[in-house]
Amino acid sequence: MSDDEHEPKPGRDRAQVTIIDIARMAEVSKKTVSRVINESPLVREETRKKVKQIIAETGFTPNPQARALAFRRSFLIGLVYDNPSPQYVVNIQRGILDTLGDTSFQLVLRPCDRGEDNYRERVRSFILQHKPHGIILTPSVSEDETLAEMLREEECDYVRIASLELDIPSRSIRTHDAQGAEMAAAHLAQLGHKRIGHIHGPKTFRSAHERLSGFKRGLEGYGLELAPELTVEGAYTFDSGVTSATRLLNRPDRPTAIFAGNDEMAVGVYVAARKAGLRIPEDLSIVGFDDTPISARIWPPLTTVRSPIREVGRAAADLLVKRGSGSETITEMQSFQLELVVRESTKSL
Amino acid sequence: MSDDEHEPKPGRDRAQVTIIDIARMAEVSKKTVSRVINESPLVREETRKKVKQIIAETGFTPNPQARALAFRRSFLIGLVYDNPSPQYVVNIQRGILDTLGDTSFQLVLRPCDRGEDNYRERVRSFILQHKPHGIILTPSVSEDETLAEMLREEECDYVRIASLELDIPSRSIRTHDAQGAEMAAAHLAQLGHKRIGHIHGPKTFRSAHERLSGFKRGLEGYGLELAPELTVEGAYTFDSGVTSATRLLNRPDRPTAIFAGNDEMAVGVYVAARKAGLRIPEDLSIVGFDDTPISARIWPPLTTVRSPIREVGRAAADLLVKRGSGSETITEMQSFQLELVVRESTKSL
DNA sequence: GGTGTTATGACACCGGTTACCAAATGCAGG
DNA sequence: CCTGCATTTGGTAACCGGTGTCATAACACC
Repeated sequence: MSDDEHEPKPGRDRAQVTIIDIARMAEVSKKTVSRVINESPLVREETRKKVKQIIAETGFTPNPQARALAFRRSFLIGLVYDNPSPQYVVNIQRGILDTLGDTSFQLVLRPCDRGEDNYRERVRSFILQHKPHGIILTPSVSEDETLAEMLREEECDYVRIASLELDIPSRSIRTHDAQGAEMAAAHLAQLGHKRIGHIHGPKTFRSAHERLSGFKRGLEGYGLELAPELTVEGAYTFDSGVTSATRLLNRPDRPTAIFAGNDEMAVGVYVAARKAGLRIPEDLSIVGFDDTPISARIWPPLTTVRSPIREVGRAAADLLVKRGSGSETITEMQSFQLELVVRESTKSL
Repeated sequence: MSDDEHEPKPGRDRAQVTIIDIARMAEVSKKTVSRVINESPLVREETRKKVKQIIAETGFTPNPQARALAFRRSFLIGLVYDNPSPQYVVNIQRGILDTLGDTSFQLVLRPCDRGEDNYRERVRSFILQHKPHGIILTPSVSEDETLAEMLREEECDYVRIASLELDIPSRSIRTHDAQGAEMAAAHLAQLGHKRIGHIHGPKTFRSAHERLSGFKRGLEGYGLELAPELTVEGAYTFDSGVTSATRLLNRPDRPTAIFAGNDEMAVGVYVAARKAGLRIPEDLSIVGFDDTPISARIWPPLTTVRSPIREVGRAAADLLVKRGSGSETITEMQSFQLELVVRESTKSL
């Protein structure tokens, strides 16, 4: 029988505190409370204080689902990525979460596969359904102009992380990969290396181009040039590193140093070198890119270019979260410098 | 002026297709459409078909925010973790995403720090605010009984991933860590090792206990015992692996083999061995745990115990998503066997 | 006291769901 | 064959917890 007279239900039924409760307690209308929550300037200072106090006392937090419905926009930040490196992924996530912290924004994961031809449609259906507050794109999806175009069409806010200028400053975070590669080149040149090999990433990654051209430029600064026959394409994977390095090391005029497009491939170079009976760094110097944890754990520790991935994630999330709070338009693109971490895998000739 | 006569607004304003549109097109009430969506049996077969067809034709998907509001439950699955290993984290995520796929559930990340004393409150405020469909707990947070108790109180569905039986079957996924460690022990014993060291994880991780006791049991099966002075505690980190191994290897009666509680520490053992001038595996055999990518990339490749982390993630998400769809209660706990991956870091004496 | 702001509130609405009720249908009994 | 009652089925209104629009009250200023 439901006409039981006991008011409190059997189970505890602690209903959520709503904006209406707050309104009643503060003796204002719910709309005014809503104004306070959304920091509308149209509230008298005195009223605002009273409402804020009640909110603090009750520990009230507005229901995100309800707000999402009314705003036609949720409090989710989507991370769209196709980067195969777990280390990169985890660091980007950490950075984003640093910024999101205890805001009411949540990070949701949207891995994707650029190979799949309907991958853009899946992103679209995500934003259509969930109306995220914004999405963060990492390389190489960030480099897909068609995707960016679609996001603009759907009026979905986004930030692209890339190694070159792709978009307007308020939608971009840039890492200076070319400059990092240049430092790697300088380092090897200074050590006296002349025959230097390079294993670059797949052409579908712009970072591969950036690193390649930066490296080339770096060598040229020392009067050296990158021999085409010592330049091979890898896939940013460990296996491709082994294969490509083996190819380079089997040449009669094998290089005395190899710059790999990322650490994953650099580690592959280690294995190839070992199989070829070469000592590192005595017989072969190796430089990687990314400074993933493995570079410090492997023997000998890998000289590599450090990319401040976590900071990049933080900055990207910041861009999305801060949107609109200040009306100042962002005119300068945020970009991050890279840094060469010299360890023990490189040695002078 | 808004009483402009042009119907279509300047900007494209493609309003979302709603349940009402579907109802109109199918010539039924919105309630009926809602029944179809939620698979209520109270709809005539003919009606259901008609509605389903219209839904398919229009590509309609119900608005998750609105449903969440009405259901008082969102379509988010929270992943609560404090595991420091990126590899573990990424693999669990992949597994969960495998299951979530194109359902309307989204994975949201909730890393936490058990050291922080209010970490439970942060989890609570997350579930209070976002009312997730369910949350997945990985070690070591999964082992926190107080946290589980809180989740039950808040009526938040959850699944705990752990290396032992902690909860009812429908809320648990188990990995047989002890059995994995036993295999590691058997492997070393069969190779003729007698003085064997063990670096276990921190006592706050139940997996550390499980692996330790499994390893002990394994040795006992071969008439060996784990010497207390060769058993040291690490922190599941690379650095702690180096330190602990150095301690073991500096002993006059140094072990001929070391079993590390995870790969991260095992890699630390490599470094300590190199610094002590020991060859692997000729002078020291090493076994790890987890089969993270580094184990195959390091030289010599690491013998380790493979934990099917991705599959575990899949199964955990499955448990949450399937909830209620079938009414069959789950009576048997899902558990995963581990497997020994023999590579080149172990050798007979 | 008239006028122009500024602060506040009433009410519809976002897109679904549940509670409840009415109509339609099916079947047994008179 | 009709009535009465239980069982399906579909419709309506209220609600979930916020926000937008617009009218109006309060207040400052001349």
